[in-house]
Amino acid sequence: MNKRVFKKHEERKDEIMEAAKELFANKGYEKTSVNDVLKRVGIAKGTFYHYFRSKEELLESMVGKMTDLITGHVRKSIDQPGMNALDKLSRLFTVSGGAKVANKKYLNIIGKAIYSESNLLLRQKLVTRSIRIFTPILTDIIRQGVEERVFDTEYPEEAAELIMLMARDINESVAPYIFAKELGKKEEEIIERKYRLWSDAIERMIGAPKGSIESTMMKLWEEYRDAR
Amino acid sequence: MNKRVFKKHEERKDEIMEAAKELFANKGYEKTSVNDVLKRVGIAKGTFYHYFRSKEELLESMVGKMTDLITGHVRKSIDQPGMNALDKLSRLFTVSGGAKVANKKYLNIIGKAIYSESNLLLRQKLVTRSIRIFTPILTDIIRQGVEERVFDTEYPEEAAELIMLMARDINESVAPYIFAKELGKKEEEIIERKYRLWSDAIERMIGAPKGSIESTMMKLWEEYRDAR
DNA sequence: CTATATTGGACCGACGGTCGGTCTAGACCT
DNA sequence: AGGTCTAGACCGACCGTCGGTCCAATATAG
Repeated sequence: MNKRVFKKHEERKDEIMEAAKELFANKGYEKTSVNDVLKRVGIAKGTFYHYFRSKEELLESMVGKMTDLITGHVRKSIDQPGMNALDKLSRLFTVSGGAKVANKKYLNIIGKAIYSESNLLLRQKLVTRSIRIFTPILTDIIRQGVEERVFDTEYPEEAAELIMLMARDINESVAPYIFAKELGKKEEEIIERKYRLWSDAIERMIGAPKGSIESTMMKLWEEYRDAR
Repeated sequence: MNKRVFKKHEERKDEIMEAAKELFANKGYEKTSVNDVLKRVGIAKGTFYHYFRSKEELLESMVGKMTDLITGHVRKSIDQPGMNALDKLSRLFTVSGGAKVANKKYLNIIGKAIYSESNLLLRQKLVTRSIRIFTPILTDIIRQGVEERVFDTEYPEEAAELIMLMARDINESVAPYIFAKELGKKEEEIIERKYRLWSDAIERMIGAPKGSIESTMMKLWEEYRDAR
């Protein structure tokens, strides 16, 4: 039928993942069939299964690539000697949150996709992996903070895990309002109240100075709001 | 082929849901086919789709039934005039947690099922629904507590939501240890530390007296641990 | 030219769901 | 009481789609 087009291994693989990302974002993982992906890329079944053992492995690879990208940015911006714990914490939130804002045009699509009902698996894999990667980083930051006497907690490890889980919570809680069609004064107030309460809870949990986290979070939120 | 057996509408429907519950618990929702359910109940395809519009509607009904049961218990044990906010809060945790301990023999199966990878959808639907139901109840309790000057927060509504979400977190965080084959001293310590930190975080969030929630949680945990 | 990596698409069983039709309990007649 | 009628419980062949397998055909490297 069609002329065959040969590509280098990694190139093809990336091409498939890229196509899948867009399809998953638009239709959701479960509702996107392997055939949809084939059609989009312009390849046959055999080709797909030459690169991925299953549909789920494709998802896994995609998620891995996405999280690796974010992690890289975060690590780079934090691994600087002489940086204090509070700054690092601020950077952690800013960069991991900012990775979204970076490709702003995709944010809405991806956001809607991730927080839509039809993408449970994708969201779960993304979140689980992020938490697994970020928890040890956050643990180190908290430990450093305790040494610097700016944080005060007995269990940095557990606190870090709980904070990461709560980060997911606040995102999920705020997502419906952020991705709503209209973002009016009323919605903004709700969002701000939630961020404030959440920041406060975390400050208390690790014994951070009052307002230290809140100020970062509010700045991030305002930045995002104005970019809309 | 088979003799026809006639049943009353609700009876048959319950029968199907009961069979599905066990199958979902053992194999997971996605891996249980409609045909599996049919075989178990001893009915034909058409009969199933006479009662449920889809496989997912079956899941929805099941989840609805389960949550309604728990909600009933909670409501009954809390809706008593003259009960103070702290007692109500304690009851809320005890009863909603105790609903599991009640049918102890199912707990392990259901627990493993809910917290297994293969039951994302079931877990999500169960959790989402529980949160939606319990949040307003918890909001009222917090409001009452603020009036009684035993709690101190400006945003009872948001605090309630965050607490419910955090309840899910602590459950998920602790589940792998609780449902582990062996529950040694080391695991117990981890679990206790998590519960303690979590209780503490919530106490601080709603300005509850130190230790007020922790004591309830620890009692619940010990009760469960000894029942194993 | 040979060996290997890559590609194409026919093919498969299992899945969720549809459909036209059968059978019977119980309400309603006479 | 016995006869008739009908709502709705019940059946299973059938459908399109899915993820996944298989192997022949082809391009490229050496």
